[in-house]
Amino acid sequence: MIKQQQKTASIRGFFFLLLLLFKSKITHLCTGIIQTMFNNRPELEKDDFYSLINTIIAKGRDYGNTTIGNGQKVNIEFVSANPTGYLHIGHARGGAYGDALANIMIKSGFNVHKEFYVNDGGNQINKLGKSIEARYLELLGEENVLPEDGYHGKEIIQVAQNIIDASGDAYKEDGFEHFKEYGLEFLLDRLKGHLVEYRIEFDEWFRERTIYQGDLQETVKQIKDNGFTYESEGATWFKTSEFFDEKDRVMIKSDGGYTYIVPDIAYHKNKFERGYEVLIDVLGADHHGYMDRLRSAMEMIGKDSTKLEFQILQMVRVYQDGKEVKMSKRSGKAIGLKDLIEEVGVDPIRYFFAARALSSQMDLDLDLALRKSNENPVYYAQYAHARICSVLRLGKEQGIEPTKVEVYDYLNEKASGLLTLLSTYPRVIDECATKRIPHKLTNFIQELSSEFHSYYNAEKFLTENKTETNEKLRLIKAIKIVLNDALKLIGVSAPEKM
RNA sequence: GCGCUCAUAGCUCAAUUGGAUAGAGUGCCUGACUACGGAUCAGGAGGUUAUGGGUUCGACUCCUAUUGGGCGCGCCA
Repeated sequence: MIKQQQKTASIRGFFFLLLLLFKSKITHLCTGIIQTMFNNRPELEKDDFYSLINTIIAKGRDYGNTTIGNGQKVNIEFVSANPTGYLHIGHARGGAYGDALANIMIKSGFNVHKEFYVNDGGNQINKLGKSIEARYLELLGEENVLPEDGYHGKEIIQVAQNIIDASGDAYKEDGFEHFKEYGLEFLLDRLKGHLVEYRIEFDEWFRERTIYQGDLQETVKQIKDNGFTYESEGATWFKTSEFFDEKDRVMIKSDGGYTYIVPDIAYHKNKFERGYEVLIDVLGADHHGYMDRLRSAMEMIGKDSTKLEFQILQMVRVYQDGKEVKMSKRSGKAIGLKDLIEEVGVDPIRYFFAARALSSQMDLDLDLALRKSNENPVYYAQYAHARICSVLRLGKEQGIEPTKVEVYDYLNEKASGLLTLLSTYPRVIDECATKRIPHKLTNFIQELSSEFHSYYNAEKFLTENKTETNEKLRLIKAIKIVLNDALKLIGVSAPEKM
């Protein structure tokens, strides 16, 4: 059956290659042939898949590791939420993407550094201080109004309460600096904690403030010295339109302060100077206008802007009770990552976001997500893993420990389908890494789980025939290894029991 | 108004340099061995890929116009 399909397929493939030939695209011919072959997942030679099982079991989680990244130094910056409130669902998406991508790229041989940029220097920290101050005075019974552009989240009230618990009304008169610093550190600490719970750990928390010692002035000087600035309307502008931008931007405001982009330029300059060959920024769609500016600025300071890569994530729209829930931190109505984890669990959330291309705009019905969380395909994959564990466990109880085999006699067509799928794993990993599309891996997970479940239902594993049992257990052990690895890469657990 | 971006089965989404009959899940319908875990399996129905043109041997994919969402648009970050 499989062979039959392949045969007709390759005949069609042949015609289409002939057509290419007529167009004299000889170069494409070879890749065409190769692609056609790979895409069809040709049956492995018997000898190959015997050794594949043994290879996978011998290598364990190292199976699928490749060297395509060639040790290239990559910096992935993601989440980078302002420490002015807790993380919301949009950060959950960026986080799931960035972390999965990083893990996959590491597996493909890239030298990856995961970084979180902490905006602790800008005006929003002042707003944070003011917001805390307002809540603080409010809690002390003073007449006070929270600024309209302040942060309205519940967590701000908690920060204020903490300060009162610790030192009463000691900061009633002059507490702004304390509110700022305490709030920043408190929120940052919580934010780290929530991310750890979400199974994301960064290699570096880069503080914006460290830029202020040197890099910032140097960046400004460099742009000026290179002749990319001019004065107008009392402000200093820089000529981003000479590169990729549609118009020039203000660099130094008429009040003498830098605009928000200046520290960012300095930060990226810093990243370049730390020797990264690829800089990946995972940004929300609301920052897409940013790319051209930043790339232009990189050119002005002599950096290769093509090394700066942006992955833009489309917004997640959240609906609850049939109404859209806005995710602004200012409004304080955001659906918190923390709440989401508590209600739904980390696995479904990580899988859900990892499974979707970054470019897809998605509507998330929260009621549905909470109520019907069992519909998440993550359970399907986890169940496959748990089932394998269960069979292996039962086998062990019966004293059966799979041992290495050179020649397999009891593996049928379904088994060979599974093995060909397993053999594609390294290529899937490479594709995910080089195209920055971790969601491709969830497709693989789904396919592997599906083929396993089908095989499971059709076969008996613990049989009277010891040789047969042994071979089948070897096979599912190999599946387990790959399934486990793939799930771990996207931050999802692979439970032994469910 | 200008720019960017998105639109695929009832719903949520795949199809990633333009390639084979557009695939999964969910929902709906019909079935499955007392089952090594039924959170599973086997099968069925469900599509003018938003719409109209164009390029190509070939278009979900590229170009163009239109419609409808989202986001952004010089001294906020």
